[in-house]
Amino acid sequence: MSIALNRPSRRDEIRDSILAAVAAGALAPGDRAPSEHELVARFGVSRMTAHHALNSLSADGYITRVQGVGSFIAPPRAHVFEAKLLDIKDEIEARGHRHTAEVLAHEVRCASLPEASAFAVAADAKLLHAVVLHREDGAPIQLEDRLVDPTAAPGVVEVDPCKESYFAFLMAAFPYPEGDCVIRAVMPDLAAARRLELGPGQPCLQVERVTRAGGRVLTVARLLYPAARHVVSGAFVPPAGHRQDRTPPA
Amino acid sequence: MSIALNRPSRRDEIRDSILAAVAAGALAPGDRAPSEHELVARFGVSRMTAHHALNSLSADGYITRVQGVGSFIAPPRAHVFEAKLLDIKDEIEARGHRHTAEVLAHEVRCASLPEASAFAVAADAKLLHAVVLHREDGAPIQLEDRLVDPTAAPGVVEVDPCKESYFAFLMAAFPYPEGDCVIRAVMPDLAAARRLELGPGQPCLQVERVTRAGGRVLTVARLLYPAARHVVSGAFVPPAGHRQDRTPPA
DNA sequence: TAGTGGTCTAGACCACGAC
DNA sequence: TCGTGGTCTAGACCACTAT
Repeated sequence: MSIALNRPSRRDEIRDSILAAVAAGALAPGDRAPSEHELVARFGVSRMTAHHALNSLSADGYITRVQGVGSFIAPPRAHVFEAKLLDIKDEIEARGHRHTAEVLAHEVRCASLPEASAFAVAADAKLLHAVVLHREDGAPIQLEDRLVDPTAAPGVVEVDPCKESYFAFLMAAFPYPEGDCVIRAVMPDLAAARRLELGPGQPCLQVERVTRAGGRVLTVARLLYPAARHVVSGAFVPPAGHRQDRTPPA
Repeated sequence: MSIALNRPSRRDEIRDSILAAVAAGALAPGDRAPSEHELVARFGVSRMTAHHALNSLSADGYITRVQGVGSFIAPPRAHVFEAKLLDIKDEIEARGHRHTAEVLAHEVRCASLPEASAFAVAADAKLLHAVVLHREDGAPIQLEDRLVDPTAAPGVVEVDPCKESYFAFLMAAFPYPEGDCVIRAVMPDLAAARRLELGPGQPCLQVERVTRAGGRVLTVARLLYPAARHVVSGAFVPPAGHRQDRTPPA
């Protein structure tokens, strides 16, 4: 939370004293952290300040707070890997390359039974199915196979993926989506390998996503990347100093 | 932040009013959000309460706050994919299967030049190099190729990876590490394919990690999984309600 | 200078859990 | 009942930005 580090605040002073105790082993996972009252007495601050200090430690995952019980040093955390999943077009252009797209399929059709179940729609509901091949300076880099529920995302049928990607369109309409994601290594089938201009024995990285917003399934996408041309990279968390890299106003 | 939802707090009331305005399109990304002063007047709360409301929106990534300027609706975010990276042993045992490990290499040797550079140590520094094959109910599932700086992680040379994984040992010693991670699809080389009992043409998912703690590089690991037997799965963000699933005290 | 957010105080009432 | 954390008030001073 604290970005400006010119003069350490009382809150950060308290925070750091507890983190130091953890680093030094004086406080081990599961141990009871000082209570707000204790910190008030020890540091001569108001309770709000002590509260803030403990709360920020809690937000960063260092302690667990339980009303009526106390604060406790959190157990060691599994590594949480965070990766930004960007629009393929932005990603390519950020590298200074040229993005082109080719629509290989585009139809509105009835959902199959598993699709209807994934989208939680009626069995005779219509879904947009699109297959788009994305190229970076001419070289195939992503084969996008996507289903969208047109009633959840009005206007999606009119989108021209060569001009605006489905990803960008959906992000504009639903700025804060959520969903699930699975990454795996696969051998492409013959048709996909041909599309991606891959020789035999060339694997792919496959990213599958289900995107939800407002309680509805918006889209299910299967993105296939030639292994040699794409990786998923990210960091695992610095528990302190989360989410501070927001961009400034427009 | 708010876990108990029995009675909505004033803070959440303010929060929700802004989120509702965003959802309704009354506030678009880049727009100025109500100032603390404005919220004080509109909701009849103290400034601290308005401050908390805006701060929690900021922590969840919905708004950006700039001192001396104001609060602004954040631009739509790239999807942030979060995956928990677990100890392979825990993962296997969570599935109710049996984990076994076989040490294929274990030596303390001088760092190569690129290794010394990755670890930021002297060129003649010693590193522990270990190769461990992990099996799930007998089937190879992970080939772990790991370098550790034994001066950064004392005791690591004595670890028996068949009993305690390096991951678990390092997590115990450094509960809150950070690092980088890259996931890709690869074809294993012949030796790795043999170790993993893979036929020709069988791809692998490869996870590479650099783990740091206390400003030092602890370990560099390359984990190779048969594609058919492992995926990386996770969710992308629910911006609200972060990190609330801490486990209770010991 | 005026408006913004960052921090802090010294109280208060409440909900919850343990005893 | 007592101690815990959750929330809130009505002020205050400060740092920063824009004008």
